[in-house]
Amino acid sequence: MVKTRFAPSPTGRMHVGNLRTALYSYLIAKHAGGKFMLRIEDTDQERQVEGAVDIINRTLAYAGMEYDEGPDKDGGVGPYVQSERCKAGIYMEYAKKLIDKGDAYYCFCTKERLESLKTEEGYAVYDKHCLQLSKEEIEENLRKGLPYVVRLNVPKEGTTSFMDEIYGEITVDNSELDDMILIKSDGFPTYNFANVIDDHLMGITHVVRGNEYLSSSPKYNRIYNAFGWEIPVYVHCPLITDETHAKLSKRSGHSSFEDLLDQGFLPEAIVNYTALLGWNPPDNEEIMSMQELIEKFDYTRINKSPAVFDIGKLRWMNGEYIKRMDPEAFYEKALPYIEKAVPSAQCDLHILAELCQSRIETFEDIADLIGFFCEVPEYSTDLYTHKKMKTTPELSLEVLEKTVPFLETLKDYSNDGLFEALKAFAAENGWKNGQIMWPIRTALSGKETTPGGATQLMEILGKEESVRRIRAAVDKLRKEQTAL
RNA sequence: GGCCGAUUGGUCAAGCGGUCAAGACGCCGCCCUCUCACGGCGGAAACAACGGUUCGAUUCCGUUAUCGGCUACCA
Repeated sequence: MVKTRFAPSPTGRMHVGNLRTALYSYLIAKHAGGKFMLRIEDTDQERQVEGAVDIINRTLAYAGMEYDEGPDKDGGVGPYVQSERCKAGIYMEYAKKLIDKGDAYYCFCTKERLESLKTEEGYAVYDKHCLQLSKEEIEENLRKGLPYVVRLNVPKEGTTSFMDEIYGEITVDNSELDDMILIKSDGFPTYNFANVIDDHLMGITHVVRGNEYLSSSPKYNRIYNAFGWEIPVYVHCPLITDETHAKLSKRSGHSSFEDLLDQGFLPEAIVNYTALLGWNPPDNEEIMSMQELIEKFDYTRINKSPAVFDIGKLRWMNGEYIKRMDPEAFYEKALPYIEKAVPSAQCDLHILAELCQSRIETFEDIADLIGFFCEVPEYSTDLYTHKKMKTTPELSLEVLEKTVPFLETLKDYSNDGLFEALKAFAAENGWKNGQIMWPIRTALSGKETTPGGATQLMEILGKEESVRRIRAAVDKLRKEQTAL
């Protein structure tokens, strides 16, 4: 039975790199019909952030990754929070086993001594000083209550290898491996140690993590081997960077799941997009639901090279998800944005929603799209110039002046009715369609582009408001042209 | 500095010794059209460099370059 885990440190919002690691972990488990687990790695007491565990839970829930076991869902191998496991003495117990076997040892070295071991460049490999201590000396030190750490005893000779599913076999000289610390002087285990112990105790079969752990992985095998435990399958994921190829930072704004949500992205689109950062299915399909991702996900197809997080493509994908939404669902979701964009709109907001659905990429685009329904923005009369429509501010003024009375007497203000009427009116006066439609649309909106055409806008705005706006445009044009 | 890894268009990415080197985003053009958007069609755009191996290298092996990671009592 495949079992994976997501093991974040509760240090703040979850950026997309973490999200993707969680996702791949989840997909590997679900693809194989296995279990997905959440474990909180809070062994660094200083980096804790209040509420971070809630963020993790919320993010996983929104993203659609429900865990089978975790802090709120006991599966029999808990607790699932490392600080709690530490209090239960789990890590020390296993550290002692290693000490008894000679694979680990107490180290009482002071910070100062460690410091003195460093080269000019600041690099150091521990010199195994405390390995020489006799049993009596150790007992004595412990009795005196001297602070200590527990270190892994790595031989100086030979090599250590490990196998990663993505990167292949990686071998390192043991001389490169430091005697890493297993238990810190505050009694907490290091990430390295707690991770191995817990993954084993909790029955994790596939270890999925970021590739920043790649070069420290050989050390892990030494721990597994010392215990005689079966080594899990390793799946290291490539890095995700920002557009400057720098590591995604928590501050860059667009990088955390919740920031993205705030910016009007749909969770499904975010998940879909991040899945594609470092992996793609053989059928070349890009839009995939969680269910499809589960079916298609094959971790052997994960890429080795780092990927740039392209917000532009995410926007496109979000637009695709929006277009595919059920109109009523879209309306519900868009309503708050629409109300904010046009607080005093008299028309049916369903119509505005309909206008938006095929034209936005994120919900934040709504404001800019339909804001003019509330009030015509300041605009330059240059907008009345359009080469293809064969119109100019001068002609527009003439057309609009003549059209106002016609519009005032017109009864039928439906889109179709208006279109037919205006078309006929234009023909009567020897104008092309564009020469009447373009000025009207501009007068109505003050914008170069609008959702919907001139007559559709009039239908929505209604007779009174439409005429009022066109009159205002006539005044504006007249004023400017007489000033010249 | 040492060690480990990565390197196909601007970006994501297929490819796994023989291809005119897929596809997607973005960009440009055309069509549709009362402006956009949607939709349709088309275009520009890439194998980091140099050496090998081979009848033949984007693909295999070296070297260099660039980028990244580790080298913490952080994860």
